[in-house]
Amino acid sequence: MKIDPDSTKDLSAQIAEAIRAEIVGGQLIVDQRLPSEAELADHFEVSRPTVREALKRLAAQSLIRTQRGATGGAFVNRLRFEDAYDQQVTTASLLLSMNAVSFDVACEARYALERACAPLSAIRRTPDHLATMRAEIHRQGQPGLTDEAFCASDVTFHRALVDGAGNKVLSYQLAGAVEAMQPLMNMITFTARSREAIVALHTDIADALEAQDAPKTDASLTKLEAYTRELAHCVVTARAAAAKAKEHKTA
Amino acid sequence: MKIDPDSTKDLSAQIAEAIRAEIVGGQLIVDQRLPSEAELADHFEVSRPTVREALKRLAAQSLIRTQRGATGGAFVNRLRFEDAYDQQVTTASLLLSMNAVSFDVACEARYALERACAPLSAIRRTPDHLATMRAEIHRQGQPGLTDEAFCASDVTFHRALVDGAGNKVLSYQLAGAVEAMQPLMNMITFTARSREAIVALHTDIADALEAQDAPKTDASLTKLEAYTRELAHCVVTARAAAAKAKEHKTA
DNA sequence: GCCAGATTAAATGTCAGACATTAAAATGCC
DNA sequence: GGCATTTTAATGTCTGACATTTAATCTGGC
Repeated sequence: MKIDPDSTKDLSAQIAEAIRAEIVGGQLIVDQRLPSEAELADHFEVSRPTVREALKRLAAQSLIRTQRGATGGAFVNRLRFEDAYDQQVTTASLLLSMNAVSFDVACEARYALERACAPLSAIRRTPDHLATMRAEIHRQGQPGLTDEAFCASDVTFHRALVDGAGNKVLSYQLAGAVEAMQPLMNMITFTARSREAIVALHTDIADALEAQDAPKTDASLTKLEAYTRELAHCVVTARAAAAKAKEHKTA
Repeated sequence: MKIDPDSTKDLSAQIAEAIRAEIVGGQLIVDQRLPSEAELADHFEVSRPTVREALKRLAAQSLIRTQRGATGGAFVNRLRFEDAYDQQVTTASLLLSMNAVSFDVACEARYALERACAPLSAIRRTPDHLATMRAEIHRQGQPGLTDEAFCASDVTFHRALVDGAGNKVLSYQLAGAVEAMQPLMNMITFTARSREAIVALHTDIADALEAQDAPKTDASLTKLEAYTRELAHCVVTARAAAAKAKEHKTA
């Protein structure tokens, strides 16, 4: 393991980077035990708290896990799909909320990605996936449903579509698109949307998947995208009109 | 900010989680300053090293940044696309290398996602994107090119295609697919591939994009995917045959 | 000889206090 | 008023200690 020159960065950041490189580069393999904190401190010629800060950085990225006790220590962690999935969702949510991404850009990306899954899902979707979609469509038609519950159901529906493609890598990649962008869209459009219209569009999608009809699935998704964008457009113009009216009133 | 009961987890992990929730939930907004380490230690009733470990966890996820000096401290960080992009690439690389993902699954996901960008790229690609692609194709035809350089050029070519869609969210989402999976594929197929064949396929793609012909772009990408999978299949069967021959020899 | 319980050892988790370093703000001089 | 100096408040780092957890080892009794 390399040492660290007198750089401008924190020692703990440099140490974390050095160990990270070893893991990514394959010198440290899954489940391998790292040297103890004391040994690392000795090796890098820093104190134990500094080493600990470095290890916590790696732990925050799920690169290592720690175990207490006599045979304990820090071990290289096998990055699981679920962990990566959660990270993706958080990262995507923050990216959208912090970077003033326009609705159209997010919407376009989200549906482009989902349409990429559709042909595969049309071939491989299992009865389980179809059942999930039908159940969520039914739930979305219930009158007493809160907006939060409707949004959650929406996410579950689209996840079933994506998972129907039967490709774990694709499901992981779509995590951000579905679970971060869908709520964002619901938040913007929920005042204007018609639940009946969405249920009808969802039914079209489920029907097309059940019939294993890839072009029809694609077309239905395109319709849903168009409806979503139309809603957003309505909301934006309505807000602009309200702002103008208010301005006129005060003047 | 909530306190932490006597849970099984580290105090630093609990504190990091509490602060993270505040950031994700919007109680702490971008560029807002967190309380000083001493104040946080006081608030959570822990020592300063423990607070620091929590802050380093957040820093590792690019959620905060720290500044030294009199008016320094920890600030909520605006998550930039580039930071998220890099995280994605690392995460995707580790996922693939640690989870025994089959070549076909990775390849299918990668091309499904890239084909999702193709129609948009056919419409919006700029002369810059086309020039980048042509330059990389030319480079790929040079005889003295190392395998690493060929792979890097391949990545640049596909990135230009993706960026041609003119959608930052899409470019971010494709980061893992292009920059993590492409090298993986090159590593597997480089013994069997014909650079001339790949250059020809790349030229088809660039031609289709230049002509703004979305269906032809899609078809060209499909051909490239088919060629890639054929190569992988050849490599696998060749390896199996070699293993069998060796087994026969020793027996 | 073997098993249960007690002991030990090695590791991480946590704490307290100190000093070093940095960078902005306050101060003082001209 | 402008520039150099001092102050100050924060993070960065170190030392050393104690607490806690866990597995391995030792010990005593049957």
